[in-house]
Parts: sequence; C-alpha cells; structure tokens
Amino acid sequence: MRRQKKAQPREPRPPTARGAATRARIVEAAAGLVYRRGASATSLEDIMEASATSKSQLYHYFADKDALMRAVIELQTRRVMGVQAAHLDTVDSLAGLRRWRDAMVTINKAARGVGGCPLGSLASELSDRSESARALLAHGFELWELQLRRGLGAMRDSGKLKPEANPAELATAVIAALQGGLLLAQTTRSSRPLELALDMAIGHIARLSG
Amino acid sequence: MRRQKKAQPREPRPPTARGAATRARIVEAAAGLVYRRGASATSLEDIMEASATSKSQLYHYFADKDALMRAVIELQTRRVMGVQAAHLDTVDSLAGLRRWRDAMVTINKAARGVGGCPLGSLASELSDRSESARALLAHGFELWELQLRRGLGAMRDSGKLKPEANPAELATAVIAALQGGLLLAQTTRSSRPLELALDMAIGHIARLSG
DNA sequence: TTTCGACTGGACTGTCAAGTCCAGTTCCGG
DNA sequence: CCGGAACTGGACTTGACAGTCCAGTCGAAA
Repeated sequence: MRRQKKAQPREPRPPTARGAATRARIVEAAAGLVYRRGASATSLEDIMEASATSKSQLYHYFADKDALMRAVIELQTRRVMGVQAAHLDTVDSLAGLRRWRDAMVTINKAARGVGGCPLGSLASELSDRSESARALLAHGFELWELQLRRGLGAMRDSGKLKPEANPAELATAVIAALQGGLLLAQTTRSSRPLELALDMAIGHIARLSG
Repeated sequence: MRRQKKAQPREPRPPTARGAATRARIVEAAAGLVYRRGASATSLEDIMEASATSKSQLYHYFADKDALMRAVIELQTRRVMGVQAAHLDTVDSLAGLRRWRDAMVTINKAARGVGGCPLGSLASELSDRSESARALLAHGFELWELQLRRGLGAMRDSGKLKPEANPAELATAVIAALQGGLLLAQTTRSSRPLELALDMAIGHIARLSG
C-alpha cells in the first residue's frame, strides 16, 4: 500500500497479445468481485482464482493492489459510460429522459438493489482513502455529467428547455438524485426510492421546459 | 466473523455504571474511527487505542466486531437524528426547508466533503455485506424519513402544500437528493453538487406549494 | 469482611493478506 | 534456430488482524 519510492514509473505497457489478454482478464475479474464485495473485501487471492492467474502475473501487470484498483475504476468508468451512452444519446426530449429513467429502474430491479452504481459504491469506499482513486472517480463522474449535459444542452438549443436552464447544473443534480436513489434502494432493498428520486429530477427539468 | 453457534444470546446488559461508561467509550471511539476510515478499515486495535481499553473489554461488551459495528450504527443513527431534529423541527415552511438546506451545506463545507453522511457511508459499505447491518441502516433512514415527513405533513395540513402532495414520497426523494449530493461532494471535494441537489429537491417541493 | 460476579490486562493462537523472489517457460525478432 | 525479453508458477516472508484464554482486580451486597 506504500510504494511510490521506485524511480521507474512501473505499470509496464503489455507488448504482446497474450499479455494484454491476461491483463484484461485480471482487471475484468477484479471488477466483478469488487463490484459485488467492495475493494477492501476483495483479496488478491480471490482475483487470482477468478481470473485463473498467479501472484506473479498480478504483480507483473500492476505495481500493487492500489494500481489494480485504479485499473478497475477505469474499466468501470468505461462500462458505465457505455451503458449510459446507450440510453442517453437518444435523450433529446423529456420523453427520452423518461425512457432513460425507466431503463435505470429496470436495471436496478434486475439487480434487486444489490451493488448499486459501480462508480458510486467505489466512490463512497475510496474517496477518503486514496487520493488517486478519488481523482479518477471524480473524472468518471465528470465524463458522465458531460454526456448528460450534451443532451440537455441540445434540448435547450432546440427550444425544449427555457434559455435560463443550466444544463451543467441540471446534469449534476440528476446524477446526484440517481446516486442517492440507488443508495436508498440498496439499503431498503426496494427500487421505490430510486423511482421517486428520478421522478423528482425529471420533474425539475420539466419545470424548465419551454 | 462467524459465531452464532453459542446458545446464549450474548451482548450482556452492563449492570454497573463503570461498565456502562466503558461500553459507551468503546462505541464512541469506534464510531469516530469508522466515520473517518470505514468499518473494514478500522481494526479492533485502533479502537482499543482510541478508547484506552483492552481486547478483553471489547469482547466483554460485544460478541464480535459485527456486534460492535451494529452498536456504532445505532449510535450514529441517534446522532444523526439529533442533528436533524435540531434543524428539522422548525421545518414547517419553505423558508424553514431552506434554512435546513443551508445548515446541511454549512456542515458539509466545514468537513470539506470528507466523510459524507455517517449513515450513508455505512449504508454503502455494509448493505451488501451484513444483513443485520442493512436492516439497522434501513431503519435509521426510515426514522429520518418519518421526521421529515412530519414537517411536510404539517405543511400540507396548514395549506402550505397542495393536498395531492405526498409527504412520505417527498421525504424519501429529499433524503435521496441529500445522499447523492453528499456522495458527489465527497468525490469532487466541492459542496456544489450538494447545493444543486438540495435546491432541486426544494424546488420540487416548492412546485407543490399551495 | 467475605464473597461473587462484573470487570480488566495482556499474552497467545490461527488465519489470511500483501508483497517478494527466483527458477522456469514461452514467445518473437533477427 | 537462438538469445533475450515477456511471461508464468508457486513457495516464501512478513505483518496484521480477529478472536481466545486465564489470571487476576475491583466493588457492592449480604
């Protein structure tokens, strides 16, 4: 947990296809375990078993567990962005936003609340414990907000939102509602809080529709 | 982490004043550490040091670490309820809600985002890992919601909210916004997301004012 | 003042985790 | 086909942590 001393930057580029595949296998297995159990509750041995690799492979591709967790954050950020993009790039109207809301609720119901948001749960666990992880997660949320902001900006430009609507601020509030809703859903084992939070957020935007 | 076998229920009542004081000292020290570092990152040795107690004292008052964490959740629930009560019992109008909002933001700014909500961070960490902890936390949120609901119900009854406003649902949405805002504030190290989330929630309620 | 149970100190155990090391194998360019 | 780098297996070290145990001390009630 305390490296940083070595002069060379580590985290070597994987030059061969086999190496890249092994590295990817490790990160994917780690992401799955971390999503279900959290970062500190996931041991390297768990990851070794799930990815069919050995200690030396882990340490060949990652300087330490922290570095591996950073790679997990990056993978989850990409995944979340992918899922969000699939539902958000059609968001150019209130109806589109409601479709997005329904998709989020459906996903949550399928998971029965367990796990929550891959970024949100990592953010809660790591933000105060690793500055590099915190920065990475903040960046992930920023990308997400940007994506949402684009849709809201398009709505404003096409006259669907009043000119005084602030897409960036709206996007932040919407993501906050989603995260809070997911947290309560996870705790109460019910999707209802998520539905209420997202409906509130959409109502807030609807109030600004032009 | 796996007891439950012993027939006797354990968790003995502390009959003497000295015992009660020791027990309270342990739980308070544990709560402080857990708030700052999370449950799994807080070791019993840390708690022993912070509370000036020994292993045998910990195990005299608590069956295992899980039981101690449950006591921590209960203490934090009481504390949060106390803080919330101090700001919420005057909430019988939109102006009162806005004062509450300002108080939450001020608290968050003072902590510079670190820690988040004592219940929220525990909920995120423990909900999927301990069913008893999850239930306790859900109960805490329920109490909180009830408290907020009371104020909103009073507003509705006094005609400050439209009759169709649903205090219970509004309360849940407000708490979700607060939790999500706190999470983003913790990650971005800025109180702005919290402000935006709470403003959205209050705007949502304002829209229902009669 | 005796006695018993509440309470305390701290050594000890077993387990598990991160991280190290090195001997070996595989792969690829020349 | 050969030399070196990329890659892999797994034993080993070190330390931390939860939980156990027992020999005590303290305090209040009889």
